[in-house]
Amino acid sequence: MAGKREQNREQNRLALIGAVLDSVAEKGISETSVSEIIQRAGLSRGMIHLHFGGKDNLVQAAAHHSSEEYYDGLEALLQTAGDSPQERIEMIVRGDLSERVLNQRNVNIWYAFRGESRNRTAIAEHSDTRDGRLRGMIHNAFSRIVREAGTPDASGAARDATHGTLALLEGMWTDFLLHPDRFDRKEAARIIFRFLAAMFPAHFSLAGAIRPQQGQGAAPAAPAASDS
Amino acid sequence: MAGKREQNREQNRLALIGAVLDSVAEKGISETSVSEIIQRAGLSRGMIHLHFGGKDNLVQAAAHHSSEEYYDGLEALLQTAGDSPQERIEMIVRGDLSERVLNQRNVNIWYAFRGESRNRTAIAEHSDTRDGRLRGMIHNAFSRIVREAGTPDASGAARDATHGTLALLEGMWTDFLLHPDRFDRKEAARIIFRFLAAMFPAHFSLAGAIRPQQGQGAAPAAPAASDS
DNA sequence: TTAGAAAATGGACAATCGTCCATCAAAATC
DNA sequence: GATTTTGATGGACGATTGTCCATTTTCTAA
Repeated sequence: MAGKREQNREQNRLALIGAVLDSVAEKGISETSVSEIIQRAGLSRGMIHLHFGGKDNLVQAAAHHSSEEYYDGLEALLQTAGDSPQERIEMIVRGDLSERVLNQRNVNIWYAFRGESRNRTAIAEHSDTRDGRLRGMIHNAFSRIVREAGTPDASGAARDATHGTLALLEGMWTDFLLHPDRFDRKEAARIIFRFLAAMFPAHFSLAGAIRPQQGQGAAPAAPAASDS
Repeated sequence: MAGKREQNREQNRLALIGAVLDSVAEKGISETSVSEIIQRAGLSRGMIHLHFGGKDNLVQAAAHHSSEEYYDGLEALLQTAGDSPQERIEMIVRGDLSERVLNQRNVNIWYAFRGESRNRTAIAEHSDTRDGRLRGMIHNAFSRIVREAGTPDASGAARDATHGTLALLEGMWTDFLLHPDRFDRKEAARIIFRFLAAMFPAHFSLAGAIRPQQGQGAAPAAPAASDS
């Protein structure tokens, strides 16, 4: 077992990272000073230098941690999904729009880091990483759909669907950032599935319900109030 | 005539705003200090307090200026477009993705301010304003399209199309922010028009060309290399 | 129980931040 | 040309920034 010593050490490391994320979410990056961080963490001034070698490294570690958390959550969600590509995509979309992932805190953190990513190279990388992994997951699913459907321009269609879905999700996050009060998760999901249903009518319907083996295009406009 | 006095005054005001935007685009908000600003503007330290009463007000004015510039550009573009709603929407989409609007500098500025908008109330407002005006323009056009087409759920379709188009544009901007090198304007436009063609096959085609009075769905995949 | 090692503390430190004002320069008015 | 008015200057100022280290505290191993 890890000694009490190392255990405390790790605990303090995480306390610092958590303090940074809390501060960034509440006050923004520009007001996240060393004083603010150590006050939130309830630790002494020297801890930052001791554990991370400097504030910049700590902020970078916090960005990385936040990114991992986001992605791990999405992956966990994916494992509860079925094997069909439709199910996987629907799970990603709904997961990315769920309250657990898309909430005030995460959005604030995400956009704060994005805004600074121009300079801090390391922070930009964490955005890239997330982006890359997520893109891969979605693209895999669409590739399977396209292959099954025998679409003419297969690779192009899968790429466009991936690109479009990601762009729509990004746009919805921005929407949430700017209008957290009037944001409507169901509406956001509906619009994305409208896009997917238009591209793959045999696999998605407007209501967002999966239609595994049928080929109809039209669907009732009334959404079933089944999820949060 | 404005006296030489007032003329210089205004010129210096703009120089300060320009210096802020340059610095934000190049170095980011956190490195945009008073010293940095006055050095870029080639003016003296006291000017910021004299003209704006403080750094925060200057930054806010710069954000406002940038927003106005963006929007005026888009409006000017719109006036060169025809009256048909399809033309107006296509103009907005292509304009928003054009090099004049969507470029490294503007993206950096835009996302830097977004990242800090959580705290600086005034900066958040400028995002809201832009968003509101743009949304209104797009929604008007889609409302007309929906009315002409006699779509069943008219208001819902127009709202969804507006929301989806805006979200896609936002997503494309994010894409550009994260991957300025491999970003492809034509691909971005194609995906958005794919979405629009799916929703309104009588008004938009996949290639992005407007089809004013026809009702066909399929279109050649080869895009005409006509715009930047 | 003691000696050693490692972690944590908190203040000193130089550097930089944004604000403000006494002073100066120049345009406008008489 | 003399005087008033106003924009512009740049350094002084206190506050705050992040870094770092001498010291203390705490856990571990002998």
